Amino acid sequence: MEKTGMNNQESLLKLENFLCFAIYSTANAVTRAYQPRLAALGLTYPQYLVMVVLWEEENQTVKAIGDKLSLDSGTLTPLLKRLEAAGLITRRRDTVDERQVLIGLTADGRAMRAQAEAVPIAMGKAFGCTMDEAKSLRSELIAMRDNLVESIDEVK
Amino acid sequence: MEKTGMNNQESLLKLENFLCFAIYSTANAVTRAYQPRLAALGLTYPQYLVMVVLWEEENQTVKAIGDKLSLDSGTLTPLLKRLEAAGLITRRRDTVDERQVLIGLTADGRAMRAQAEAVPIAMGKAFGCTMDEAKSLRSELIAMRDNLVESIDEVK
DNA sequence: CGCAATTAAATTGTGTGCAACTTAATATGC
DNA sequence: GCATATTAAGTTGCACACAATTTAATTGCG
Repeated sequence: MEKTGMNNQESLLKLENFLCFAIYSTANAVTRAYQPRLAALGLTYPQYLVMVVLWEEENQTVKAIGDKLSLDSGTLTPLLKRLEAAGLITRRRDTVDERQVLIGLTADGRAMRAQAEAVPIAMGKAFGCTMDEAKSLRSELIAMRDNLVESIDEVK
Repeated sequence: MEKTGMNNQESLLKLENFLCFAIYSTANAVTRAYQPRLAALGLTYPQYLVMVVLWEEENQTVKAIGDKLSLDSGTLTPLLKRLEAAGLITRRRDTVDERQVLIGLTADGRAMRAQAEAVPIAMGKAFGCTMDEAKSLRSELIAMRDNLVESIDEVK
């Protein structure tokens, strides 16, 4: 006689076996952990990432920022408007290619960088792992992310 | 003469060195990758997680579901109302402790489990890693998540 | 017992993410 | 050269996340 097939021990449908859930819940925890450390700067975590991208290189297009962060204009446009309203960035149309909007830093935005240096240091302790562990985990995650992104194109 | 201190090569403020960003962007990719595979079920990724929790055990409180998924009532209440509107779950006050709301499955919600079995199989391929890699990555992430959660309490 | 503290959900408000679509500008092929 | 395709931002609508607050019920403690 066959078993029902339901509630069998080896089921793939168990939350504790889900790699996806480990990623999902860790990402939520990352955002929550950054929040009190970013409060002094008045930034949200995604806003902080945009600022990091701009501290590396000023005057990038929305598209370029989106490629680096894997975010589209639907997410970035309102976020950038908030950073502009906060007086941290500038937005101006590219005169050569008027489809593009160039994002620059204000003096305040540039000055914030010094304060922001403390954030990764504080967060490094919070993660509670060695530099080497962080490095290998990062590269494993990125490889997996690229696999996932590739698989999306295949399904569609 | 001292250098400006800006743009130095060893800066901790570089996106490509961020473990947090690897987690963040992988989590976003996870949600996007699940979406086409969950479309047949009419579920979002967080809704799917709630259904997984309920397939493991029916009649759990909102609190119990929230503990398992690290989500609060602010997220769960509207999500559960949508699952109820979709005819997949039931919501009723606990008669013993009227503060609590017990979440159960409807026949449709229970029946969906069989279809859902295909999802982890399809996603396993999308992740593109071995079972062992997935296991070790999962435990590393969960350890890190717990470290992060602990650190939040310390900061506050 | 009686009342302050705690707990569970729900509510409110803000800020993402992202699909789908629109608008405007540039690139491309014939 | 010019119609068509492509591209970049922006817009709209929906569904999370989560902080902060509210409401109602239960616990705990003197």
